Amino acid sequence: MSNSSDTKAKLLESAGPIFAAKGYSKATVREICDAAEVNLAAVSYHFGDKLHLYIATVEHARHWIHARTPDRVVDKDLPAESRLALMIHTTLTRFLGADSETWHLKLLNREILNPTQACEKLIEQHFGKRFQELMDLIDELGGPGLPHDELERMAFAVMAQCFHYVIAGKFVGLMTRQSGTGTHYTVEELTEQITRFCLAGIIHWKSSPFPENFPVPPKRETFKNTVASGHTIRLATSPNSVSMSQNSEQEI
Amino acid sequence: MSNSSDTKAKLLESAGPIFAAKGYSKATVREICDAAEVNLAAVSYHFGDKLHLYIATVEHARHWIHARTPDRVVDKDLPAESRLALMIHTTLTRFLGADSETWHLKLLNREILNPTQACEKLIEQHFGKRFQELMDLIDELGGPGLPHDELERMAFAVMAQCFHYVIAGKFVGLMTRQSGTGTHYTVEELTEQITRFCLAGIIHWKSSPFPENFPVPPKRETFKNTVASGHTIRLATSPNSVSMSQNSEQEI
DNA sequence: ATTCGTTTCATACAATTGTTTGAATCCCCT
DNA sequence: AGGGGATTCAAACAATTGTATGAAACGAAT
Repeated sequence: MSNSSDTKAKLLESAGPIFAAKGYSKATVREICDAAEVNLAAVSYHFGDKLHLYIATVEHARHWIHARTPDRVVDKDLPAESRLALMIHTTLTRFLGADSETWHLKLLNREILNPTQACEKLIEQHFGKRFQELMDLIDELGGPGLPHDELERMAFAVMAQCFHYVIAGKFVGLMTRQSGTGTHYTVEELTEQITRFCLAGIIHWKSSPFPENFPVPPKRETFKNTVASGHTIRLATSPNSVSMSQNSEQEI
Repeated sequence: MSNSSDTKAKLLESAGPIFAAKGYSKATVREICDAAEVNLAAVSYHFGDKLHLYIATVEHARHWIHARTPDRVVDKDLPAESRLALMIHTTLTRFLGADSETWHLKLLNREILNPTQACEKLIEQHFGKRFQELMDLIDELGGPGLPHDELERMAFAVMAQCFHYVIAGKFVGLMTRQSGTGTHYTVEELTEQITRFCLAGIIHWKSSPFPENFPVPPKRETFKNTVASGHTIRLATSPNSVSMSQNSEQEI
């Protein structure tokens, strides 16, 4: 039993970067075992099968990140503008900074784009709390008395801009290739850009009118089967659990 | 030769939804040929191999979308605010509306998240043009005389908010599950929200200051190997072509 | 030292997948 | 009608992958 947890740990450490780099499907048990320098059958023996090795790896990454970047306590005496900037900077740093090159963050990014059971725990334990802080901050800046749904969508507006460069990073790179502005996308420049843009948006939100004479485009034939008040987009696939079934639409 | 283009078309039509639903790797030529009711060898015969069938399928989807939703000519007499609203509404409709359920759009979404050679053509022929229109509009609203890089990043701010609900849709769904605000994410509500938020951000951009006393977080140990002026994020993996090599980090 | 449960190992198995092959079939042209 | 290139077909091949198997090695307790 002395060596048992050793190979288990070696497997977790070796599986992490491979899963992060190639995703679940394209990562093979053989290369993981080769990297860990353990026998092929070790996965079956210690984790049952490949899937449970993956779940254990995500859990392992989550623990690493939480231990490494503990939730920063923002000074309540700072002006709200600075606290927003700090929050944006922290998020950008986490997802685009040097740590983003570690497999732990890459695995997390994968989970955000393509959530599995592990992501639900992540939201409960981390994202949910920070999202609430962000909403409180927006209410303080642009409120008071903003409706909950407007608050929520404004919080997503902030997050969207931060995540965009992570999620669609390759696309952004292709778009800016010929304009030669690629060097303007540092964490610092993006922090300033997003902070100023969002501050203006939040502070002047109440006085920002929706254009009156907005010309609604003609509804096309495919729209006849939408809900009367508009087409409600489907956000989550499953009510209480994003399964990892084999007929999932996404890569897993 | 009469039936040749027939099976070719059947293959393209059948490969589309399968590639869109499962991605390149998890789609098998067998199920594509079964769906198309053609022989297994037809892929090799007509397209060479699976990869070139995929590329042809993406091209096919692009043509379908272009034919179906031609670039709307925005009335130059409309106020700029309305034109922005129109642009946002069009984008949201395309990506979240009823058409988003078609495999053509799903395949396009896949290409944005995970660009291949086909995506480069897409940018040259479509996205690049619309992005320039958006930048002109922002310059008209918030300018004149805004630097190119600020303009570009503001255009990404608009796009980021539109794409966010497509790209991280599952994540948004999980985040809003217990707050019960899921019904507030219709195309119309999002159009109004994003338009008002971005209008405020653009118009008040110049007068929106970056907080002076922004407390720079202490640099952690991993930061010692970053560039002096900050960590420039890597946006595109390859300088001139996002290859589909087997050691690509992403699914394909 | 022997024993016995635990762990590791080389190997094999079964299933899947992309691709190839060579014969059979179809269809146009003379 | 028939020759000949184009196309389709069933079958097989070769490679990969997740998992199972039974023997061997190990280690601690007796």
